Amino acid sequence: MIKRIKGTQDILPETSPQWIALEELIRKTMLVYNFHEMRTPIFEQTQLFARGIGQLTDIVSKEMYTFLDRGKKQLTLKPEMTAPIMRAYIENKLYARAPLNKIYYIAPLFRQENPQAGRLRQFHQFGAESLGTADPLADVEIIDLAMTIFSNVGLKKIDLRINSVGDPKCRTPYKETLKDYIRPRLDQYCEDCQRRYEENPLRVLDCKNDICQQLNQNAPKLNEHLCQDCENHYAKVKETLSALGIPFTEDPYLVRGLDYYTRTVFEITSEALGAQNAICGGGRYDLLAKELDGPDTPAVGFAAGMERLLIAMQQEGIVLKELPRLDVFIVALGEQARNESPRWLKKIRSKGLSAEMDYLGRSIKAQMREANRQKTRFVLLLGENELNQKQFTVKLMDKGEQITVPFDEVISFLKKQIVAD
RNA sequence: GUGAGUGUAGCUCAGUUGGUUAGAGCACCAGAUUGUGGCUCUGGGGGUCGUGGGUUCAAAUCCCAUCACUCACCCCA
Repeated sequence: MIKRIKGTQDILPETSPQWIALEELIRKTMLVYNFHEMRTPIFEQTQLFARGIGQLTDIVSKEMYTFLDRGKKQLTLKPEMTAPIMRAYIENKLYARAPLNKIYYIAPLFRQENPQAGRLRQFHQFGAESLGTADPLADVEIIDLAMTIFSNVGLKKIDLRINSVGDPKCRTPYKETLKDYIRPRLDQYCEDCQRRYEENPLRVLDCKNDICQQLNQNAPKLNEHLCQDCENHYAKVKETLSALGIPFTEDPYLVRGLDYYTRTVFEITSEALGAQNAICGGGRYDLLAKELDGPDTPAVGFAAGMERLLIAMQQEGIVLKELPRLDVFIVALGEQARNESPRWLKKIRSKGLSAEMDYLGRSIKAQMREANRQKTRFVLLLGENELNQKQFTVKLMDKGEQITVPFDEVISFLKKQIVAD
């Protein structure tokens, strides 16, 4: 048997309505905030991610699905959406059409990690990006948008954590200060932290290891070493969040994995999830546009995981949409009635009502069972008597009642009944 | 890449110290009701016990290997 690829999922008809409803809710909220959709190709030149996300990140160094096409071009299935959005923004010169572009997306992404709860190799993210503004109010709008979507969905058990990672001007000297602090006791830190010390010293700060946390007690904090501009920016973000009544906690150890982040970073977690409890992450990335050979463009955005969101929703018992009911099932008895059925199906369907018949040659009893299984509202019974008298026997499945309706009145009867529901 | 756990019917799971034809619930099909669903009752179909090897008179059960899945580390949505 050929099986699906590890870390991928089939979304079956029974769960698809939940996806559709969630996507509709996202699109609706995005439009209310005046963000507009962008779709980009599923694959890109590998170079885009290598330069945009950073060579040293886990994503680029070991998680990308990269391959050569027939022309020996190196391609990669996109592992995140910010770099492709920025590439499209630059390539299509959107900056020349409007000073500020507010973009959203819903897209499948690919990372070759070992799967676990809330982590897949093909997964879906939705997100938003404000391209062209350095205003801290834009940071807040992005955070507010993300929180509003989760709130519209009905999620309750979520937490917002924020921090500022500064910019190169203050971050670079801070890294040295931090390394100066760690260096004398480096050998006491865990193996991972000893590696992090070289690759990304900021990561040492959010290590979960108890010993490392002890050692970090008196470590210098980045938000105490911000330059004046970054400090002002961060203060404005916090002040505005408070003004909007958005609850948040400051987490001086919050670090983002991707190189392009500057200043504001944030993460939204759900307690309803397992170890992978982040449903949303984002922040400001003022350096990315230039890194990708575009004009200097300040930007801020977020990305949220659809699967994780759906797990959290399920844990909180949130159901956005049930399987739609079937309006009409035609139960046909005998050859002639069977042959008449497709015409009636077409007529009913043309009025926008969902309709079905039996294609398995089943008995009336089995056909009724099938209609019941599909939670049908109305069964149209068509047998010899009905054909002779030019009328349907209509069974109202919810009430269990049965009435006869002449052929030429049946459409208006059904429409009236279904509107009445 | 590393570690742990789990693989028995479509699904959820029983299966006693190895011992006859491997079970239950749900689902599916049929009958009770020869033109009628849901409830009830009766019956039915469906399993190379993940796979390969070994121990044994005898293996779902014990041993080894292998594969798959799950969770966790790392990292992240």
